[in-house]
Amino acid sequence: MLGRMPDPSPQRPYHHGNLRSALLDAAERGLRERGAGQLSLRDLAREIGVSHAAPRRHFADRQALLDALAEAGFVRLGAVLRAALAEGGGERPFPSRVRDAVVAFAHFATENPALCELMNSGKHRPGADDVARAAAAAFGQVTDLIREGQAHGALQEGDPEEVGIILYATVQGITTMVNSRMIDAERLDGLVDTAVAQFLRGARPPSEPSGR
Amino acid sequence: MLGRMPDPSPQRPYHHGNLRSALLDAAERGLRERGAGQLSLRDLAREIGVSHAAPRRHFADRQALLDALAEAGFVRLGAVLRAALAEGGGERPFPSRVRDAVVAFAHFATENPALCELMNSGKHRPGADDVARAAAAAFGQVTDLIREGQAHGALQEGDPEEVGIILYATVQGITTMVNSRMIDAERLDGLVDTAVAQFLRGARPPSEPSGR
DNA sequence: CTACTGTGTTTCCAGTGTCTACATTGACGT
DNA sequence: ACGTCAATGTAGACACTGGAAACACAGTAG
Repeated sequence: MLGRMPDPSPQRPYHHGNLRSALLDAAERGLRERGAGQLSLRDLAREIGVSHAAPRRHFADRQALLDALAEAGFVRLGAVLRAALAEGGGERPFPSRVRDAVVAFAHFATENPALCELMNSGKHRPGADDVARAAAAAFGQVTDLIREGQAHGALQEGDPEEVGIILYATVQGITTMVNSRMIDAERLDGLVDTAVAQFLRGARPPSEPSGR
Repeated sequence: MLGRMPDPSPQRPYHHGNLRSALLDAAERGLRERGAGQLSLRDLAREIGVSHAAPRRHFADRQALLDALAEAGFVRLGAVLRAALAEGGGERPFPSRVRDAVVAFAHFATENPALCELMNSGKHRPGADDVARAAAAAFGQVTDLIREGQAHGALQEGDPEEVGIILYATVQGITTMVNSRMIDAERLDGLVDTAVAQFLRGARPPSEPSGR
């Protein structure tokens, strides 16, 4: 039972080298495996093999760590959206592009429930503009998509940000309900499909010569 | 204002009488004022004037208390929706009824951010069917509304629960974004309006003689 | 060589959730 | 009237947490 010791070999350098990212990595794993509530700074320190006060040099606060996780989550979400939208070149029909982005978002959210809960949490610490910035960056993808749809005549005119918020919020809401087990996970794909369909029908220009 | 004291007179009966609801009340206040994270069983016990282990008789767990709060939240939400839908008799036009319900929901959510975060939290403790039941009851109001719309020909046919989920999720998502300060609170009403408008346009029967 | 700065360590403290043993009730059957 | 019993509240202990302060160890610039 000596395996718990803090690395009996004195080989470990006094300075870890990049504790900060090691902390973020470990925290992200712990977040996925046990949820944000069970995330303890001391646990992370133990797992990495540093003293319990070491993390404090990199995160002033437990909340600061959580905020950093949320920020990283938004960055990843932004990348996921970008990838989904880039795929297949820029020349797929608009509805397909919307669908791709939404499906990618929905899967990201249901595969990282605790992370999303963190991202949507109301209580980031006061000066957390990093989180806000990262969120805005990810969100910009949606706004751009809407703008594109409007430019191509696939959507009505209107504040593209407002329309984007509604689309984003719908997916966010559906995945939240799935993640909170309020609705069954198997319904996700069906729900997303009809949500996209309704969105497109509700947001397209009125009574164009409908035959297409 | 002598009610705040821990009752120095030894008159306080050994048994509080209804500690459980006193705890829920205090917890709800604390939730609103300081968020779920800062909610401590010992604090509540102190505030009420009982020993620190007393709450354990009524809530096995801290999480059990939080679950009970979430459950109560869903009950209140259900009442809010019911009231919004009952108002003005059953004979207002369908779009107005939808709008009323949605606005009521949105306001409830933005006025009780911490509560809603709890309600949408993924991690209720394993055997928390009470929460699920309360949520289903509140949610039933929405499903009923959709069903009504379909019966009156104001909405397409289709699984009313699925359509209801989408509507509910949209509002839930918007308010979450407002509560997390991702978007400004002032945009709420505008967003809700266009969300409802888009929902109705996207979900109504196709190409009825449109002139109305 | 020295001072300084960035990181990690140790030691301490208050506070928390949870557990266990015990005390105080009121209700109920006899 | 009385003993029993379940419900409820109390007291104390434990392990753990986040946070603060003082200190130790390097690399680096002067």
